[in-house]
Amino acid sequence: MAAEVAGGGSHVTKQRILDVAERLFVERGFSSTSLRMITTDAEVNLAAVNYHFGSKEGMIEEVLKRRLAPLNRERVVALDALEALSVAPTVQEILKAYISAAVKLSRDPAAGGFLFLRLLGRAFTEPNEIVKRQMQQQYDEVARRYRRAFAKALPQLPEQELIWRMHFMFGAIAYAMAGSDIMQIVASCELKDVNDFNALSERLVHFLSAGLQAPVPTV
Amino acid sequence: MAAEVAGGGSHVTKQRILDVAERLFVERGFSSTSLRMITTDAEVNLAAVNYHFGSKEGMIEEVLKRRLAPLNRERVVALDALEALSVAPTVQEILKAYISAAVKLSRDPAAGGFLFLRLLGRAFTEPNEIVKRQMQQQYDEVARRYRRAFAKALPQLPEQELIWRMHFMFGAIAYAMAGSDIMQIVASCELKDVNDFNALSERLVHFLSAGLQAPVPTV
DNA sequence: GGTAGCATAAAACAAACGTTTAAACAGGGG
DNA sequence: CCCCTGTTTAAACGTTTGTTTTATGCTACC
Repeated sequence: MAAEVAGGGSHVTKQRILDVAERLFVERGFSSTSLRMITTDAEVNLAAVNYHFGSKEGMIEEVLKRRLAPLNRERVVALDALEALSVAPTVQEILKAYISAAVKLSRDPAAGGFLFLRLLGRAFTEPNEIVKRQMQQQYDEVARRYRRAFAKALPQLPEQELIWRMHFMFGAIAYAMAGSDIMQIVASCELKDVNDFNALSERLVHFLSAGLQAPVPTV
Repeated sequence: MAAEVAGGGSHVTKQRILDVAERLFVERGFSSTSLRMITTDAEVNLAAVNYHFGSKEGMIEEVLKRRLAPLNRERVVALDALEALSVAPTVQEILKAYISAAVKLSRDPAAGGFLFLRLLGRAFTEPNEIVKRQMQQQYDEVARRYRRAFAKALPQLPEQELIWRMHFMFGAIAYAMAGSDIMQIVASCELKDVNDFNALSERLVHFLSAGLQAPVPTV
């Protein structure tokens, strides 16, 4: 074993790679970021990535998993707590549980958390197979649990309609979190509080709970 | 001049490149799609891209512009027509004008239109500078016009709140259009009518008009 | 104190990348 | 007819890509 305690394997090198990769992925995207950019910036050897993660894709997987696993675990826990508190949580309460987990991550002292939310928005629309698989895997339980909760809170809503609305919800959240660069698309709109995730989460909850509770269309 | 009529420049080669590039960009993303993949698939020479578009980025620009310019022109025209019809269009009417332009594109006989909507969802979160600039440029007028229209239809909504809600709206629409692959993230949810953009647009209008008209949060 | 075993280091690998070159080809007007 | 212009072709350009290899350093254990 090296500098660390046995069994751990929490090498500085590994973490430095993940930190730098996360940041560069946000700025430049997955496939446009080369291993040489990452390793140079992280001041580690080029071969370190393949040594520690097997391949570039293995590292991408780890970058996503590192933040996404705790985030979605937190979301499930928050829903657990909510359902333990009341038998029939409202749409607004469920939404708040889902979103506030992300807000908590954005204040993570490890600091990468805030950046990661921006990466997450992009990961939702990534064509890369590794990314898609990781997203499906990490969102599987969360999606199932929240779907059941929303279904109970919105009993009059047809199943297919709920699924669609949840997709709209995921889209709005991912896009909102993805953040500041894209925001400027609505040009000439100077947007305040771009990085105030608390205010953002408030606005999102209001917007989305109204959308989810919209009257059932008569089709 | 070659096979075509003079002055036109509507070369088969150019169009074949754009068609294939559009499809491959949807499947694999911008930077993961090489010129060799495109030119091989389009059965044209490798150098044709640099000859006709100057560079790969020049071609990307053209791929976006070709569909986005007519789409957003249509959106502005639809809003013009709406405002000519009534002095105070409702939120729902404005939304319908914006979205139905995309639905119309999805039925374009040139057939690429439907694919392009999926590409569009990704383009909103692309870090590539050329893509970002092109999106800003193409959305500039549309965003300004619709912002003014929504502001008139929602006079009680603070300016900043409206801008945020429009961002949520853009996100939900882009994400919804981006489509089927990502849809499967909410696993174990077999989703019907994935490519029925008419039904999708109906659902989107209901969801978003409720969100946009949500009660103003007391902050 | 030597010997495992993990981690780092520098160098090389073949393959793929976007781009450029220079030659061949096509058709229309002088 | 030949030249001119716009297009296509094949080949090569120099970089950069992810990955592998080989050698070295370091720590813990017997």
